Amino acid sequence: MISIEKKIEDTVIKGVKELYQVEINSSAIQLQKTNKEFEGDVTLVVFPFVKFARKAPAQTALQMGEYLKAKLPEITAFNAVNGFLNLQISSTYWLERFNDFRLEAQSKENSVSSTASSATATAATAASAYVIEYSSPNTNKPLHLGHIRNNLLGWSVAEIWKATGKSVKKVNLVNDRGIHICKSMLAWLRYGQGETPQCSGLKGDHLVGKYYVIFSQQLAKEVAEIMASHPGIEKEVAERQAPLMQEAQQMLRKWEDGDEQVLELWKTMNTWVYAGFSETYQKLGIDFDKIYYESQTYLLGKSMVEKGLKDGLLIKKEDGSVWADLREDGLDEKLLLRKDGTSVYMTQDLGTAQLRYQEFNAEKLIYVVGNEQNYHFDVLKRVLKKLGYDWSSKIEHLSYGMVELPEGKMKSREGTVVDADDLIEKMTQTAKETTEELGKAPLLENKEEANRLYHTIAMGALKYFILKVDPSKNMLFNPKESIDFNGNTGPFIQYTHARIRSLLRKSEKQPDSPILFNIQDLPKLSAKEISLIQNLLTYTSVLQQAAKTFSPAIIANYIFDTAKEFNGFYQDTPVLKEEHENTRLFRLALSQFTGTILKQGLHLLGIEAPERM
RNA sequence: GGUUCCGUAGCUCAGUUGGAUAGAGCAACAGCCUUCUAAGCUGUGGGUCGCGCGUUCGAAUCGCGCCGGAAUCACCA
Repeated sequence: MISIEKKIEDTVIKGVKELYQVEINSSAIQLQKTNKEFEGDVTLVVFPFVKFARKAPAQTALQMGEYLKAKLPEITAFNAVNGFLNLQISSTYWLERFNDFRLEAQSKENSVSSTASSATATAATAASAYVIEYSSPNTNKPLHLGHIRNNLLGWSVAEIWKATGKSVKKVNLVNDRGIHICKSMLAWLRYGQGETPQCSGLKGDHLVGKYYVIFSQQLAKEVAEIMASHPGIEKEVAERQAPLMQEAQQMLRKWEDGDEQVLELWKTMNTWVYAGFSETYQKLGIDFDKIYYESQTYLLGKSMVEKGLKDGLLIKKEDGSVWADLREDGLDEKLLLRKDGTSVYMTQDLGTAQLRYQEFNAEKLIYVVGNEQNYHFDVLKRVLKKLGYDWSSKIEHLSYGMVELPEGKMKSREGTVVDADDLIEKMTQTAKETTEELGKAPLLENKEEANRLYHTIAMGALKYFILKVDPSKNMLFNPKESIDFNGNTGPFIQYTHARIRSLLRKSEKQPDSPILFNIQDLPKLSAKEISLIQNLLTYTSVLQQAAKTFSPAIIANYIFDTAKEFNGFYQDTPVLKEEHENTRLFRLALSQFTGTILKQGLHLLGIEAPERM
């Protein structure tokens, strides 16, 4: 079915040619939803035609209105306010369009779920994929609020691309090597007395994080002593001299030399951490198609750099260090290999990018990394380009802002970091209390089911709270206020969905099989109904826009609008008690499809849509 | 200092390729539960869209210049 917007567009082009003898293209045509204060459904902005119409805006609008009404039977009436031509579209049109759209969407959804297993099989051999990296944790500390924003964004963007039909690979790059994990290992050897997750009951990542903190505390003591006995010494020098730090450095060298004892401990502690991480990922509903470990990839970039050096694309300085000269691009020089020949962060990223590009024949390489690394990714792309890899343009940095607290930034030193597990726990507890306060507990006699619902609601609140904000902006997280389930929140949308499902249950309709009604027998639609239909019809374009701009926030705001619109409709429109069966069916269909859209939108944000709450 | 990002109601945030009187939620106040779920709905109050100039029929949106904030500019990752 050709949309009315498209028809109007084509007709306006013809009309302008006929009336004013001017050729225009479709970009000159601006159509928008008519504002509430005015009569009409769709508005054409005629200002662009005023020049060659040689008439006042309002007259131009009227003339165009006459023309459109004569050509298009869907247009039942029109009025002009200044340069705005408000067009009324027939109820029949909206109903037909709504029917087409929802039936198509429904059949697509059914076919997707039935072929889901075979789809993944073909995706594995698919020609090219969008590879999206997110999470990228260090193994010395548990996940915190910043990681949560990262994880949610990455997972959601991956799902949004999938929904547009792309093959997507979700990958994680774990930074499992380096001085930081050695610090935890050393502190554990010294002060741990054999403590394990099993015997202490501590989550593995928290246990390792605990020893990282102990290391820092002990180091601070040593540094203080050195500074007291050597007045005037700089703090950095003192740190380097501290025995504990020297020992950690030595451990790192042993690790790189493959010392068995060190490797054994390293493996053990990392295993603890991974167990902890996967528990947190699971609670968040986050998953990956592939996990990379830096310990396995950190040498890859070197060969690329050495080849670049041989080809004369890079420069070697007197001390033996290797650099990329980016001054032509307005940037500085960038170190790629230290004078001792070891690789740096950038070198590793060159390697992992190459690896990933080949492994998945990537169409896009997307990195979900905080905006403090904007410069890094700018340089990464330029260095790759300089080295002659034309796929460098496939790299996209999904840069997001920091999560700040009312007291300011999170600082691990000041203990203001919001731990991911604690936060999830606290929100689940609040969901439980709120549910009980509202007297909804009787809905769920089954305790296990109730706990699952509390978790679903808590995650809905957390995920929506974070994803509704434009990724590029810094955001404020107020722990007290964020655990709110009223208003523009995830639970509000979940609740609206649950009510719709309840409505369908009570009407004894199958929630997923399309409800049919007879368009001819329906009276004129109310303004609320048209508005809701129009809103639902924008779903596809919202999805495209969200994918293109890497912004789940667009989806979040859209489903909130939809839920709110539905509530307005639902409040004073009888659905179950309507006397005319056909009208009842239509309203049920409208409710049902609203529910479907809400569910899909929630899914794209990683939020479950409960059947009842 | 260079580069990048941000600045919209008391607070948290929307605002589509430039369109009509800039919108939600929270907080405040006033109503609505014998009705399909009140985690809801309706209403009231609240704005120099950081400031100025420019482009345009029209600017929160585009350009330039200021002001304020953040990040970054490592032989850390």
